[in-house]
Amino acid sequence: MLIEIDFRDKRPIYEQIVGRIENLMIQGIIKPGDTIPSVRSLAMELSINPNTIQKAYSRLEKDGYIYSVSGRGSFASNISSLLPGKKQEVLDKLKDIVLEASDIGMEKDELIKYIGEM
Amino acid sequence: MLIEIDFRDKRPIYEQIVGRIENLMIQGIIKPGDTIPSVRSLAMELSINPNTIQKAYSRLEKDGYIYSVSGRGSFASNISSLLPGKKQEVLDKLKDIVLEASDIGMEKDELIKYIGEM
Amino acid sequence: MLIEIDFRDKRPIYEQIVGRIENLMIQGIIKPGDTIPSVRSLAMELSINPNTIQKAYSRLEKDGYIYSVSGRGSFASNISSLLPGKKQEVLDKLKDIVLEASDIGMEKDELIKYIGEM
Amino acid sequence: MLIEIDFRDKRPIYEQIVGRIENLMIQGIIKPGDTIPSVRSLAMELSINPNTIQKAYSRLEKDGYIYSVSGRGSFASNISSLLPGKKQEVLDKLKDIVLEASDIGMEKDELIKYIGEM
DNA sequence: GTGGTCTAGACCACC
DNA sequence: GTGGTCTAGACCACG
Repeated sequence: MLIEIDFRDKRPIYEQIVGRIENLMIQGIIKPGDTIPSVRSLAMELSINPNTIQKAYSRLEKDGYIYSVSGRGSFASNISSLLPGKKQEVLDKLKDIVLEASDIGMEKDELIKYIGEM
Repeated sequence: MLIEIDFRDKRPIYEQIVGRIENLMIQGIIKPGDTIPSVRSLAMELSINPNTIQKAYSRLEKDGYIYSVSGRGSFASNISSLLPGKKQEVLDKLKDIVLEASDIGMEKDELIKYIGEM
Repeated sequence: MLIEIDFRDKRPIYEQIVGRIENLMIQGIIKPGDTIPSVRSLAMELSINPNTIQKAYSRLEKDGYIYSVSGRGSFASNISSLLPGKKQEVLDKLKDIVLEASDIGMEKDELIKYIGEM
Repeated sequence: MLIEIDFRDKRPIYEQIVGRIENLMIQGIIKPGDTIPSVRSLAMELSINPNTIQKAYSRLEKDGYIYSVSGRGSFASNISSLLPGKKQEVLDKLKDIVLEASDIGMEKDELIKYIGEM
């Protein structure tokens, strides 16, 4: 099972699915053109209401990760053009962390050292 | 106004207040022993339901940031003992970011460089 | 009633609502900061299921037209930054029309004349 | 391949085929009297359900673009009488665009200039 | 079979 | 009261 739900996770189910599929695509496990599980089949597999899957897929389509064709299924898009935006998002989050660290008296060096040792 | 609410922020209001007061204490703007605004006065000032302020204060008290003396008000605790935990929290978040960055093909070096140039 | 549904319209209801509110904001009838009708009240007014309204609002929020705050309501955002994108969309559609016209032997001049006489 | 299907296109497949054949006829690539590929052969060529092709051809026949002779196949009609209607359709769409542009503050001049520079 | 829309009804956290 | 999520069940067009 490539996609799993963690019911203890505070994030809504549909968001977990969105994140999981985004990750699978970013990591190249799902490749452009690959078919994504059908709404109903994934709903069955995860024991979840089809509407919830539909919501996730709808979000993924709007964000450009997949494209859905009525009567045929859902397919992975080429996401190479989305990566720069993703990178910027990560850098923005990193910036927030550094500022937060600074508030509690942690120097940049300490953070850099921590990253280096991971 | 030391404390402000951003209604666009997706975090609940009480959580924004908790975070803001924690920050003010961490930065030393509010010092141990200082009085914290009363529930009612802060509620008035921010045009917010007193229940919301009460919820924030309860959380702050539970987490050890403030202590309340019934009939007297709320006061800032000495938070020096809480800092190590905070530091660990920040490092954990940092770890998440690094992993997320790795997923989209960003190397540690790129992140370290970004921090250094901030 | 600023918002109305045309059940003969082929577009789904939620899309009609999205388009209508976008228009009201673009025309300045709804101004930045204005409150948008609550999900439930609009659902009642239009005799439509709240989920459908929710879907419309969710789309509007994702597109940057409104922001919603749980427990408070939905509010109009400042959309000035969205207009350039909208303009480009219109020009793209216009381009398609011109090409289509060209296919059936209509010259640009004919189209320009038509616009001028509107 | 004169006829191709874009599965990313939100229009149903049969509608894409209708549009494509109409275009080929309007552009004179398919001339009055020319034979149209048989339902089965086109279905094979496009790897598509014959029912879908049949639906497209029915539509084309209804609209007067082609005529079918049972046992012989389908043939292109003379469409000169359909062109005025097509022109009006294009003008109607153009009108919609101009109105939409007006909503977001674009003047006719801007549109006319854009067309002129295409 | 597929995706997409809609309804009805429920529950939650927040205010 | 508010927005947000989820379920259950239905209907539709398309293939």
